[in-house]
Amino acid sequence: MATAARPAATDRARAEALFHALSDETRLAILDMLRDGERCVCELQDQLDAAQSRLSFHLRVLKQAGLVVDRRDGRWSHYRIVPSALAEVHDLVVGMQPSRGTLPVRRVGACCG
Amino acid sequence: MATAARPAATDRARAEALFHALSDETRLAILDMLRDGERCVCELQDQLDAAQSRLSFHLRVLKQAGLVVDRRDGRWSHYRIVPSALAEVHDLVVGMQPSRGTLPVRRVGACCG
DNA sequence: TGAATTCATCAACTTTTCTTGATAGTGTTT
DNA sequence: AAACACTATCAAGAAAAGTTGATGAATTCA
Repeated sequence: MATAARPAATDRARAEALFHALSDETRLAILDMLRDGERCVCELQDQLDAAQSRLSFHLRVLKQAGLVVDRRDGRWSHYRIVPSALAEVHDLVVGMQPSRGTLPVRRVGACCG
Repeated sequence: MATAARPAATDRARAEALFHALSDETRLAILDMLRDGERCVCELQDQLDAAQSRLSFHLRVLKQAGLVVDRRDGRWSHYRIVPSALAEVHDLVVGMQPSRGTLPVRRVGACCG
């Protein structure tokens, strides 16, 4: 079996965006709340004790990364997780593991030593 | 089967640190290079065309997150991936998926609507 | 219609992260 | 010992991200 392909530059940018969206306390807390179904912004606001514009900012980051989508219903916005985006992250991480059979320490013929 | 437990605050800080370490183009490129075994800094430097101190900075971020370890050999430092740290990220992502059986859209008795 | 509610967006500011160039430490070679 | 090679660290500046308070758009309700 061949070694997994190297990520293209565009994939890496995608990975960067996804990981960045996940690299914030507030956003992780939001995603955690969304785990058991969608929530409207006001609920998130109450439970996370976050200022409205701050929450809106973080929701936008998550949305732009594709990790959540919103649904407008009257004056409420409901956000929910996009499971396939998390699956994408999952696959990225799996693909980052050292190739099977790779020796941890240096092969011969290295640049140095 | 019970719903997965909520992440403790400390876990979330850990998640934040891991995701942050992964949220940078240069660091992703480094990890990619390390996929087939350890490399010394000079190799990374050549291949990534990055200034030495810049590389050192990013290696430190990765190291502090526990994603890589270094091994000093004479005047060379060799870095390699810590697979268990990636496994940790993997598990975090798995745990972020909506609970099985969760309806995507809002349950009754919500705050609004 | 007019007031109130929910939320997104904006500008100004603060904080964090990244980059760069310089310096210093450690080990090697002559 | 002196010169050199490899890398980490530091300080200063640049860039990016996050926070805050204000404003405005859309919707609902009286």
